[in-house]
Amino acid sequence: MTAGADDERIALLRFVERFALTLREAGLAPMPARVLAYALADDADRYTAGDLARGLGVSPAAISGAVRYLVQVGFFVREREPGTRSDLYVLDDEDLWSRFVSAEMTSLDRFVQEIDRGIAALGVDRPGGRRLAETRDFMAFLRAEMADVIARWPAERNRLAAGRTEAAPAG
Amino acid sequence: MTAGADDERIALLRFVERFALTLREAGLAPMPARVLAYALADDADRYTAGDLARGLGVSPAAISGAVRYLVQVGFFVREREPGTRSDLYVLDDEDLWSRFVSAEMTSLDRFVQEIDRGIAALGVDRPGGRRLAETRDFMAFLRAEMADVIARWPAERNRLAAGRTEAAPAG
DNA sequence: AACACTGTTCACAAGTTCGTGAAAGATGCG
DNA sequence: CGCATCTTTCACGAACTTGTGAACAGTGTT
Repeated sequence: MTAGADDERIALLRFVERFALTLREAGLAPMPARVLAYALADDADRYTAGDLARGLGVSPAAISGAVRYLVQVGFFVREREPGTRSDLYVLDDEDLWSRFVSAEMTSLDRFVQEIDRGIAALGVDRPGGRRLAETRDFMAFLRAEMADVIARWPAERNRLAAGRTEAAPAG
Repeated sequence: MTAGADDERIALLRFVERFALTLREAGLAPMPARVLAYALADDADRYTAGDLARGLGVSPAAISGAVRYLVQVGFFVREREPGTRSDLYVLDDEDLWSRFVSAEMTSLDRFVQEIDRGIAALGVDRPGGRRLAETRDFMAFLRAEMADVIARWPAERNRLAAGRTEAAPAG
């Protein structure tokens, strides 16, 4: 059965690479993307930096920067067991993906801000100015709507979970 | 007044660079970002490749790839005036930013798809599998909600426009 | 039919990003 | 107090990206 475990690890790493690619397209750097994908898909609920390095087969140095970023952005929470010399990284399960969208919202805020500056400098009473103003309005609209959507997620999540537990043991 | 026109051009290019930076953070490549920012902020409603090259002060070669990308993604529409030897690039004004979000939705679709593959390969009946399943659900939820949001934009846009024309001449 | 003008393709140089290995820095243990 | 273990920092090499200049191709004009 050792070969089976190896196969599973290979399958896991294959998925990690694929999913990391998707995360990169969404804006993450390569190594943070891999680490996040690995921490999501593997079964542990907390990882040391060494776990991640060995699990992914990359150098500890590469992990260091990646986890710093992931903690800063809010995907990971850093923990420390007393009498232990390594930090533990835990997926911030509850609102992991809400944070993901929150980052997008920050980006939208930046859009609005930059365009406002542009309009102030260039004037709104020209074709270009009107296009900028409309772009601004769209970004502001989108930002507000996204906030609503995020707020609705916990309820939807519970609804889905309820549906699953209902179907599985009863049906 | 020639100095004034120069100043305006400098201010415009300054804005273009700033805004392009924001667009790059949202995933666009540098040159497409500049071209899009320039086409939005300047006053013409259609541009030849030469216009864009001269306006931005970059080589025609750089424009070529940028407009091809922008047309492909749907930001620009290519037009041709009969008896003319250059294509005209027009901002696809109406649903310019809806397209922008549609691209995001495609990206979300890809998320769902990749995770489904992962779950199929790795199994859902483990901690990692459950995390993947929840991630999948969130992405699917977000995708559906985004579609709603886009659908609401035209109405909101009209509402905003009505508010403005009401306030300006009447008030 | 040759020309003038516009846009595209290609190879290259400059700059940037990425991950590694080696060295240094913490921190608990004997 | 020194050791062992784990992590972080740093400099480097490889790979990739970006924009340019030059040659090429297409198209209307003379």
